[in-house]
Amino acid sequence: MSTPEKATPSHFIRQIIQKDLSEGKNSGQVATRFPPEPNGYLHIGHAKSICLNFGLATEFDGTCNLRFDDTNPEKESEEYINAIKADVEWLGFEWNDDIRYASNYFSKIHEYAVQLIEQGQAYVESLSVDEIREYRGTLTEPGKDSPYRNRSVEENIDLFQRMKAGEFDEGTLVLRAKIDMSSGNINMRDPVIYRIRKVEHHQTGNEWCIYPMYDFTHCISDAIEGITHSVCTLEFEAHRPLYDWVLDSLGTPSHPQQIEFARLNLNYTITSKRKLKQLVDEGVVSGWDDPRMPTVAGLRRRGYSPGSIRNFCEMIGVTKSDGVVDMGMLEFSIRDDLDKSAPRAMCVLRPLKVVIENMEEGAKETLSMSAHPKDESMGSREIHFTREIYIDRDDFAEVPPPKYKRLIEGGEVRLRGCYVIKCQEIIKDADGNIIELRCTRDIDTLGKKPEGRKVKGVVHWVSAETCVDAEIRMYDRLFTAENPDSNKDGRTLLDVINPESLTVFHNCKAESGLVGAVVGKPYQFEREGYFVLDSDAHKSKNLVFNRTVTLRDSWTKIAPK
RNA sequence: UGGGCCGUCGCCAAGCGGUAAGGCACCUGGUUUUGAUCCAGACAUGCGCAGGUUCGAAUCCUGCCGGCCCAGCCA
Repeated sequence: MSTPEKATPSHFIRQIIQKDLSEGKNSGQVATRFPPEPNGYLHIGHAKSICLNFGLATEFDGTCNLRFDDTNPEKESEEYINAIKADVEWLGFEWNDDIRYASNYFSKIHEYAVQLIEQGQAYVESLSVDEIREYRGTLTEPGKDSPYRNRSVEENIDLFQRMKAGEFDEGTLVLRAKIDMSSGNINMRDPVIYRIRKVEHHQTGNEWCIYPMYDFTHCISDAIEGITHSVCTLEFEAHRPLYDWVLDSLGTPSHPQQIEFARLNLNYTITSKRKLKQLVDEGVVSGWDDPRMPTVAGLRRRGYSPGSIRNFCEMIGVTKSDGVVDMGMLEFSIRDDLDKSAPRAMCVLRPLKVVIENMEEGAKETLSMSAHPKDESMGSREIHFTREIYIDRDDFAEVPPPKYKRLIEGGEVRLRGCYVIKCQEIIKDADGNIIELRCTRDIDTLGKKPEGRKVKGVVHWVSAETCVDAEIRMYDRLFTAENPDSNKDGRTLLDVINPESLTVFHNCKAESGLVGAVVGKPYQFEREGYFVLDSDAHKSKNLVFNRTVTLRDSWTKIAPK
């Protein structure tokens, strides 16, 4: 089963599971879960967690549940639930049985709360929010007991029952676990486990007006589902003692093991649902699926493949050390995938007309080009060569910089998949702008090298007669700062938005075969990058492509400015 | 200054007492009708620092230093 030479080193969570399995824990079962709160769209950081949890389940022949952690109804919605489901499926994962909701367990969780009260381990608090905070103490000073901490079990049961019945206003009472107000771990200083919220819940409607808090809900939900390994991010590490306290106190039939790993940080972007939502709400981007967003929906629209994201998540590893992954790794991953999978096509972004003088007016040659230079199974396509064609303005220079190997006056260049042409004359308008090139073709260079000379440059081109118009959206990083999140110098997120994160090219000329482009199917536009038809392209008469990522480019690095 | 966690190449990351994997980036060559891909090579005498244990330490011990998380009726 294992490949000795190339075995990818195991990360620490895999090692824990392997050890558990070898010791016969959990009856040899592995059950994980991915537990998003439906209060926003999933982002690349969630993708890491999804790949980890579902991947572990697959690897160890176990199961992974998709469970919505929906205990805070005022921030959650059905829209987010649907988006999250779609994203998980698109990434290529299948959840075990039906989707779960923490809200499915509200009755059971409530019973457990009553049990805790009966055991004298929970009490109804009458202190105000501010008072609770004061009593909690600080990082360095212990807290002090609430005057209500020793209410009788009977009184607590009565009060909690009346909270549930809606007799009290929001904010007046809460249920607290009775643990230790002097604990060095602030999470153990009698944490609130139930609060009153008189709002409708997207799943349970108006059935409840009290809702359990995360710390009380999550561990119980895990236990109910028989989760064996409850994998979460580092910020929950200090909550683990509480997770264990709740389950131990309740004596739940199963007691999952919480394991924390470092969440993903990517430079030049943010992975915070709250801040992503801010960009959407303030109109900085067009929506959660704006191709500049690091959301799964945004990446999908941008042209990223599920496989490239999965591969990226494999590449970055799983550890407990906080790091910042270079965006270049994500870009490598998508280029690596698309180089193999994307058929090639030609599209001229900044058209410059070229007239082939030694070709007859109205003549049209049909040429066949392979869809992929190395993969013949991808077949071929037809392109047309006509007297008038377009090349990119950047592929001609009146005054060429050193090392330039594209077209210059009196020079030759290879038209990709076509003839070698020579530039005979530059035509300019009254203002001195180059508007046309007059060239001649060498008829003896189709599919063969020219005689007695070397032609170094190859440029892409398109027939002016048969090409189709296209709009191309060129995306760049959304932020100019490596760490947009850091508020140093009073700088905010909005201060570091990249003004050039979206540049639209309106007059692009694409080879005719591209009219058949469909949403989600990637292309490599030769010498430019990878592109995909935008999902709202149908709103436009022309083709609309998003640039997923550029090709690796060693020219702009050495090109003089 | 309380509690928890983390420091191995520019970035990610193996390593689990026997003498520093791999990937990304960068650099050098080669192939190439994409300045792409591909191929070959180069890239930490060193593992936050300082001591100690040991024949032997990135791995064990001690002490420092640096970073992250926790004081929501958010998750």
